Amino acid sequence: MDHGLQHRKKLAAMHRIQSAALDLFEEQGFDEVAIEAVAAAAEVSPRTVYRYFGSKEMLVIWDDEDELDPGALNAEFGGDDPIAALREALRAGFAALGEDDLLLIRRRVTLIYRYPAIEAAMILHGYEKSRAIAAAVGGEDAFEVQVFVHAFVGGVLAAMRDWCAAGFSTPPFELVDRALTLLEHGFTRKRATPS
Amino acid sequence: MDHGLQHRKKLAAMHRIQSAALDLFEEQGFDEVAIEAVAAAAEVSPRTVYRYFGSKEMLVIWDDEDELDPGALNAEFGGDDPIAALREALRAGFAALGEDDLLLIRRRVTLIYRYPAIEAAMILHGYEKSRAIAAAVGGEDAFEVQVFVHAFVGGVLAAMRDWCAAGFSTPPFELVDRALTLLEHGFTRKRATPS
DNA sequence: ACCAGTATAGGCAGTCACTGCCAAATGGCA
DNA sequence: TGCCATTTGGCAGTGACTGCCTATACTGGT
Repeated sequence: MDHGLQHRKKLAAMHRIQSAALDLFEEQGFDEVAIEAVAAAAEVSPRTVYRYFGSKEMLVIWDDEDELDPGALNAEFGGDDPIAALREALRAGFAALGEDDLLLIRRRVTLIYRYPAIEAAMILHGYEKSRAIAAAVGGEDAFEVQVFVHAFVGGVLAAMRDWCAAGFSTPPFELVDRALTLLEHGFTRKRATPS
Repeated sequence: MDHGLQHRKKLAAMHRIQSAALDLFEEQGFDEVAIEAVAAAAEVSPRTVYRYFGSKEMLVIWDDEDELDPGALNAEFGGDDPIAALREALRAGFAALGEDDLLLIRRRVTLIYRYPAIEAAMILHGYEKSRAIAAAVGGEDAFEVQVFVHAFVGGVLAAMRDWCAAGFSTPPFELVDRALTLLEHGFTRKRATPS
């Protein structure tokens, strides 16, 4: 959006702050680290940390890549098969991640599932974003769309939890894809065709 | 579980505290009411409020009916068609609610969706309970079960949100049932058969 | 009814997340 | 370089939440 010098400095500071925060949280635990310590480690004032992130949990949750744009969303998911579009968007999104990005995400996910307070904030964040997507896409059948996006967020959360619990051994897109397929086809057939 | 005098007094106090809290939150707003005010209105000490409820959000979320018992759950949902069992349990649960219970639930739901902080705590609570259920039921196909319960919580949340947004005009079981049916049969067919 | 022993409530003091408010500094621009 | 808009930092305050200790109320046996 904005590419002025101020904005770039702000983003750099946010990355520095987040990095310092993750280091400290991993070392000493989320509850044991005060914002003041994070601010000191990142060489900014505590007040600035709050201005940038708004809450302690956001230090872990924040991701600079997920700014969304309702117009583009409607173009992307407004077609005949929005689930296929969603799957494709997810595949592209995961494929675009470099090794560094993935490493950072793993650190964040680990912390998110270690501390329920962070998880709660994360879930709410996910729901708010998906409701925005649903509002941009959904027309008549609002109820179905709402149920789907909430269920999808739940599914992604379950997939992420599984990914983390299994030591990040499975490629993450594969898990999300399996979850999405379950939502797509329903949960009935599962019992009829055991492995 | 325990039916001693202490336990009954504690439950009575919890109901009194929750009732006072809902009154105050509705009148003045969740953020504007301090725990101290709730404690004063319910004639207990603030320390006791924390001991009973653990957090301010729990004053709204808490429901005395949802104590769960892993053994019974396994017996109930361990059969061939756990989704049908779940639907039947939901139907029975909603049918068992009296007019008073329903009124209380409406007040709580209204507050939950008015204040994101409460919603976040509620969602997390729902996930934790459903993971407990899933652990009690699920065997081999843990991933599918986990995805289902998370999606189901999301679906119920969407249904509750819809219920609240529509002024509680639809019977709640009907909405939950529709959400469950969507999960059961999948979201593909929706686009193929417009209303 | 009484008297241990035990569980529970209340009070106190402290920590820390988070928020306005105002002054200082810093980038944007003529 | 000098002016203006935005941003940062410090300060003080509020309130959620937590140990710790004492007082009180319940419980089970006599």
